[in-house]
Amino acid sequence: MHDRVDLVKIYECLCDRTRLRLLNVLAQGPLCVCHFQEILREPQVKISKHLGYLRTRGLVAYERQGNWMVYELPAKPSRELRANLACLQDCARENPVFRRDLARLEKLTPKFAETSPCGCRPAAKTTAG
Amino acid sequence: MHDRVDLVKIYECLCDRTRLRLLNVLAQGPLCVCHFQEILREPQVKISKHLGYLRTRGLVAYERQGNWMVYELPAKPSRELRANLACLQDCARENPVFRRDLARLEKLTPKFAETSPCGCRPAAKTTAG
DNA sequence: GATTCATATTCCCGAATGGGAATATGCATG
DNA sequence: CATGCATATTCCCATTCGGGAATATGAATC
Repeated sequence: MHDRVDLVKIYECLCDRTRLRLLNVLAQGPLCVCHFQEILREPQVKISKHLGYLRTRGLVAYERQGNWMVYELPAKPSRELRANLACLQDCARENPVFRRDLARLEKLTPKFAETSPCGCRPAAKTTAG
Repeated sequence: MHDRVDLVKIYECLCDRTRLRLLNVLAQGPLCVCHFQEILREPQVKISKHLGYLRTRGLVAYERQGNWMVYELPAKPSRELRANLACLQDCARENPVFRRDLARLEKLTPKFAETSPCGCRPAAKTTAG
């Protein structure tokens, strides 16, 4: 089925600051690359590479929507992954960097709803009135 | 106080199989290097180096007892460390490698009590009758 | 103070990592 | 099919990593 992700692989994915930030933001819902760029304020290569890293190790799923690549957490994460993502969530709650990212996400969500036809944010359900 | 260990550092410590095994065993109580060697069945350099890695990053404490170096989990771990060690414990419960290590620990504990004067296992309280 | 035991450190190696510049891919639209 | 946009990949580089052989340290004991 969904490839077995063992513990060490999970921790390898978690031991980079950028990847932690990506996962933290992803916990709020699917998002596409350009939005990550805006939220983390990191260059495209960096975002894309780290998402690739997570992708090849099964920590994120992705789906193409036209030009956009929409990333999301796996639908059926392993027990280990679920536990560790929950733990990360817990730890991130008090961390200024993670909180800032989430604040930016919140702030940018309406803008994303307008500019991106990919519907990668739930709020993007506005039928472009 | 106890140096601030940030999340990434913790995950860097957790992303190696040997170090995970060390921490898993350590969760049962303090232990010295030679015992780790027997339990993990890995060469001395490997054990010592990985313990050093954990030590310099504040994930384990240690105390010299004669010739023996007794390692243990930090007395006052940070919130993040506590959360992640708990998560590791949870994940390790179903993992054959970790279980095997704990089984060996259990089995070897009486022997340790005889052979090591370092008292690094609680069971070593035998007053050498 | 020489020896022994437990442990740590130093070299050396091949492999992986993270980062950025440049380039390639793939979809959409004119 | 040329162009533009969003994203991925390829090189290249400096750094770190994990492993093992050999050596060093430091405490205990003779």
